[in-house]
Amino acid sequence: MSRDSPDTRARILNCTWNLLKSPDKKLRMSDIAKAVGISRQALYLHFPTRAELLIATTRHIDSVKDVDARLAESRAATSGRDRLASFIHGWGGYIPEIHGLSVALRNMRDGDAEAAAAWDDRMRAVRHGCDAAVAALAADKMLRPDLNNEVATDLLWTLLSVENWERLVCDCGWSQAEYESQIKRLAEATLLATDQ
Amino acid sequence: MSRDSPDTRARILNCTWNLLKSPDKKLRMSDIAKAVGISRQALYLHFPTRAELLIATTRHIDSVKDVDARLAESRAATSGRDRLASFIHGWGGYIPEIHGLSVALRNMRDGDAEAAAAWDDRMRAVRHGCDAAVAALAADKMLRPDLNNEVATDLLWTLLSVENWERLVCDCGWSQAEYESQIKRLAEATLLATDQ
DNA sequence: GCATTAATTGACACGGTGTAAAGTTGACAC
DNA sequence: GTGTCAACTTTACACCGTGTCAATTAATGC
Repeated sequence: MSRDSPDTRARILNCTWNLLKSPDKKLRMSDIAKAVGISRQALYLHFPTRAELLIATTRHIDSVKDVDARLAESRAATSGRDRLASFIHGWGGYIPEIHGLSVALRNMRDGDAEAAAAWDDRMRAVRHGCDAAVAALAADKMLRPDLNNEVATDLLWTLLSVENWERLVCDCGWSQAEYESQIKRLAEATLLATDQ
Repeated sequence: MSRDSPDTRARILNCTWNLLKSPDKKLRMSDIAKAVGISRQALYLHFPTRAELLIATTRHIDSVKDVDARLAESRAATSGRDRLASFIHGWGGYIPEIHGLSVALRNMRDGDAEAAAAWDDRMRAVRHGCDAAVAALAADKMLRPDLNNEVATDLLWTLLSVENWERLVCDCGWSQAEYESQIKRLAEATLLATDQ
């Protein structure tokens, strides 16, 4: 499709992504249009609403940054403990990429149910990753005996929230490496049986 | 001041609080006015902006629910460990009260710098509480040796965020008791030296 | 030459915040 | 009584950002 066409759609997605990664506070449709070099109305020729544009941008980032590859790495781990560490590294390292988007989508939760649902959906995918990591721990008999899989997944999912990353990295000024190592330690202290 | 006047200001604050505690999604000035039984414009006779009304509501809740008393309880604890537990219980039990407000203020972060600053200010107060609890642990030589006070405070503050409470209680369906006990366990596993 | 497609311009409706002005009501003073 | 002050009302409007619509232009393919 779109042989020689400049593929405006892709340009829009890339510009949106760029604008989102510089923490520029608010991002209006007109800001995006200006950055792309088209009229605000032309945006609506490609995306029906602002929410859909943002959601499409998340999918675009996913495909460019290849989340699946990151996930695959953690699935390849042999022990449950390695898998947990690998998952934390994979997802934790992905958060900075989608942080701007996370903020934008969260800010329109109230007022756009569709945007909220889309974001929740993505977070549910993360939760599935947490669930798999917890299951791997349980299979290795490494899960604390007083935690069932559900509760353990809830805890890991909470620990790995974008919001916690924002607090530690953006608000507290931690480096990404500090974030990952502390969260890993915290997750292990939280989930692993104490007999090591 | 306002001798026999029906103290509309207080009624506004109470109604706002009520509307906010029922998780009714969006809350417009007209909704509040209707609930109070006055015109939307009368709201502006008492509060210059929506942001200021919400901020005044937080202060109002603080004074009604007497946060200081809760804090005092944790300050009275003898050991650092007790102080930590008491602080978690005090603040964690307060979160449900201010949860609605938290959502409302967060949703206007982007677009109203004043509202954002006001909320950050309140969260910094919580951080001071975390700092004090961490200092008490350090005084008792109970703090993990590989954590300095700053990092430990960052971690505790993050753990005790309203967002984490929302995830576990609202999204995952935990009871308040489950939340408090798990967070307490997590905080101890995170901060306490391993020699018990 | 003609149709299609992408983009343009300009106008407008809607919802929510905030402002402004003129009118109502009731309590108090004296 | 008359006057005045304050709280509140009604009506109207400006501003902003989203989303819609219609008419137009420019480039491409056949």
